[in-house]
Amino acid sequence: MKINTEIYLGDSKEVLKKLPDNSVDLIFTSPPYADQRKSTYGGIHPDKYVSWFLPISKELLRVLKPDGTFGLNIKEKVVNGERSTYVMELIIEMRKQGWLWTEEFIWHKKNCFPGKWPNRFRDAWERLLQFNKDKKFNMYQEEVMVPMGDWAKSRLKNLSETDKIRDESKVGSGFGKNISNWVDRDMAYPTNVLHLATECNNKKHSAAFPEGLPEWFMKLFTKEGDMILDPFMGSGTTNFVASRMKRNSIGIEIVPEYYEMVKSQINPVELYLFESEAKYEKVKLNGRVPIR
Amino acid sequence: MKINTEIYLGDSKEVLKKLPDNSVDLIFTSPPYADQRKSTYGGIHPDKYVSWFLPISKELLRVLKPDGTFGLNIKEKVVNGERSTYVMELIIEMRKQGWLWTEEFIWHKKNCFPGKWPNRFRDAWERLLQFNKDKKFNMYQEEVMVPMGDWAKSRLKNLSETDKIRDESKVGSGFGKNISNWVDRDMAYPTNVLHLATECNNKKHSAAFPEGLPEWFMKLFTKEGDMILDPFMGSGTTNFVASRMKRNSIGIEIVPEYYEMVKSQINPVELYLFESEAKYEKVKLNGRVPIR
DNA sequence: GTTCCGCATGAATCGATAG
DNA sequence: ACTATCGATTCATGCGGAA
Repeated sequence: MKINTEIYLGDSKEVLKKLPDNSVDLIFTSPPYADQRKSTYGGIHPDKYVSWFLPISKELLRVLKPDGTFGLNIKEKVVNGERSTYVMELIIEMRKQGWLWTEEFIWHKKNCFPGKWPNRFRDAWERLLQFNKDKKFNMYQEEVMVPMGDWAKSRLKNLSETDKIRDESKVGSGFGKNISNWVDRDMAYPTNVLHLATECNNKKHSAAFPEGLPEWFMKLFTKEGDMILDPFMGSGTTNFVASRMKRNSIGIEIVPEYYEMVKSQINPVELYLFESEAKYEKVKLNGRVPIR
Repeated sequence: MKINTEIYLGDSKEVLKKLPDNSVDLIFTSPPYADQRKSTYGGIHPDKYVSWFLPISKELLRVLKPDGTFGLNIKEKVVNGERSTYVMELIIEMRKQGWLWTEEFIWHKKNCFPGKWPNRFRDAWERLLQFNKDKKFNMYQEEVMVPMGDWAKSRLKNLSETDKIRDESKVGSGFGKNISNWVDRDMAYPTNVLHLATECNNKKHSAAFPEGLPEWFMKLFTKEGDMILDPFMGSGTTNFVASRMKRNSIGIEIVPEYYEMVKSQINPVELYLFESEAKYEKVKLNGRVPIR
């Protein structure tokens, strides 16, 4: 299996025009958040955020396949003691463009930034907006099932006997059905609230989101060999995760420093041999973690 | 201490006009959700939700004290496979009325309704929108502090070094602070994500929210003897909790059956004797729980 | 090789100070 | 008056060194 990772330096609004219609299975990104400070990288003023984003989302609508999904990680800032409304406005305007606002997942940041203020608590969540082109879209729910809670533990105690029997039958039949039954016993479908800690270990490049975030969306909305796009690549988290999970991906970044950094670390073409998949994947992962 | 609980039968839009300006410390409510089926109780069509709500929120703005808070529990329904945008539109329109949208808390429903759909997961969260009249409002953060995590344990052992340094720096500025800092060691301020299970004990009347929800807001935004308003009383949860916590309250309900039910259970005037407060409160609570 | 503990750090926010 | 910068505040997490 050949996996391509293609990255571009430039403004998404322009670069996206090069991509063909209906060619992407999943768009996952975290755009630069609105910022009052104009000098900062990516600092778009809250008042101009929607008009800045709409031309890009229009192109994204074009390149996304009809059964694809657009996952948008975003959270409004506090301005003058009030939450800004640009995310609300963005949702409303994107619907006018033709997007369907299917769902809003919540990313609960277990280790949010500390602080104390007289009139507000710490902000421990961000939005994960799911947009679609069509009511029918690909969704592989089984891929993101989670282990059951305490219920599973009490079950596991009594399993020792049953366990072996099922194991034998699994081996005996050699078919997947038993396995899936097995899995279903201990696994449950998740809700629309994701509990993930932000990554705070990496000194060199602080990713906007932990790898678990794009990983969860990729599992849920794509399969191996699919095409994933991140129009605001940043430190390349989406693309690295895509490569690791055997998905083709495209990344676009406007800041040369970020672009060069990702370019020096990414492998444009990865060959995954069918027989040594697991091993190869592990080696790649181990080799890459310390770099970032 | 005398605590009054006043309930009205009628349409909030009209009944609210009887209340004086700047007389309420906290408004907490969960309005009837939008519903396509018009026959349902409180079923307001999604398209008309905002225009239905705005005249009411205008009155709420009038009756709220300048340093008061409006807490709104709401969540948009799925219509035709898409999340409706009436909550977004409502926030934008309420700001035009003069409301400040201070914060959006998330109520994470730990035990959300079970179910499985091909294109979406279970909905495990609701919005808790905080609106204010003024940037300055009453907030009693200490009242809702929560025990610290494991971190506190390891910290208590090594208090010697860092804490002495911090102490010295603070001794210079003031006295009372030191004590409160020491006491607070075990407690931390919460975040804007609330983890509460929905109540599933009461079969007779399913409240829209668990008692913990209004309780948390009352602790945070009011003190004993304050005035609390719920313009969509429903089964009266807000008012019962207010009474138990020694807050005056007003409830408005348009459905006679609900009104009568609450009327039969609530005590319009409760006398809390200063010296036997705790005991008296406990008795009242015990007597009421089984009824609802 | 485990387990334990110390430590840096993270899409933050407010209020005061400075231009 | 209005905007930009800075310091103070504060806690869950996971890594790395130590026992």
